[in-house]
Amino acid sequence: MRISEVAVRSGIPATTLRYYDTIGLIDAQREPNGYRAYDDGVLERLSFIEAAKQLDLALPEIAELLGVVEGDSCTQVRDALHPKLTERLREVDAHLANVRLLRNRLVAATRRVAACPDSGASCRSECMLLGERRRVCHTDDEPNDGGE
Amino acid sequence: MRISEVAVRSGIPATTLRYYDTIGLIDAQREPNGYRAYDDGVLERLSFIEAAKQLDLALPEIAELLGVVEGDSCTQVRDALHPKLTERLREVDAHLANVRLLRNRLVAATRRVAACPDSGASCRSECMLLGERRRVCHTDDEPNDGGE
DNA sequence: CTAGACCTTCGAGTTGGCTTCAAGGTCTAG
DNA sequence: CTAGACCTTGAAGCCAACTCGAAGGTCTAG
Repeated sequence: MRISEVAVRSGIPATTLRYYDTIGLIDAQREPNGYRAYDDGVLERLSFIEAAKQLDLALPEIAELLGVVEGDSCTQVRDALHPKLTERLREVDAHLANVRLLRNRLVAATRRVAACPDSGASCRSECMLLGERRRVCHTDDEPNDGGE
Repeated sequence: MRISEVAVRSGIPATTLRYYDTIGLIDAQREPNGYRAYDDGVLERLSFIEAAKQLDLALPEIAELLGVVEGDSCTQVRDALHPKLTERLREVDAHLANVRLLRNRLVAATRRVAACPDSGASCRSECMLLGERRRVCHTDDEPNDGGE
């Protein structure tokens, strides 16, 4: 199979396939004329890559897993994959906590700014998001559009 | 005030302050010798910038807001700031939804891989994250560490 | 023989917010 | 006069995962 056929059958652009080749993620044979020659197995490998990308794994990580996946037993694959997934889950949870914190800050800031008086002593601090930034005023509700 | 003093008092590196100058975020006067000369107001402006960065606003956006903040009335500041914040809140909520979806996929994949048989017909599809990716198996619980 | 569809490589550009580097100007204490 | 602390600029590097462009090789139909 040449690169354009792989591109059509996998839905991944030929430029990206070449890129995957240069970083060693997908290794292609070569025809005598230098064209890349892919076997049918590449489609399964690309499916794996796409699935792993859906899980937000980095390409070097996927390349490492792909090395295990190819030709090893299910047990070995599982033992390689499972820790990566749980680790990734931990990272995603940490990220989720950060984003939720950001959201709380946003809700608090939106409320403070909305409540900003037209003038007065507190006016600058209210409107400019300055002052007492410590009291973050936790609003744990989520996509629920706080006040306003 | 010279740049190093601003750096110490604001906690922002001098290199970053110069960068803020080049992108027009903070405009500094100049001494006759060419050194940047900051007035005291810069510290408040930097506080605003830091606060806005905490809310994940982009620097060009912050620059725009800073233009309004400077010297305009509280009402004008509020009217400029409030829509930005609610818009940002909407983006954050959208991002949050995406991350939650990713998390659900991760939990489902982790379970499937953990349940991967040592061999057999389903072995490859289970272990390689292939097949029936449509049944995402929603687990709406959050940082609660799914199965395992 | 030639148009044109396909393939190759290499290098640079994209995104944002810096950081680092290199080369050089300015000021002050001793 | 000189060491050294401070300041300046412009350019390049960093992160990921591509994406694009240029220049050129290969193959086939007409």
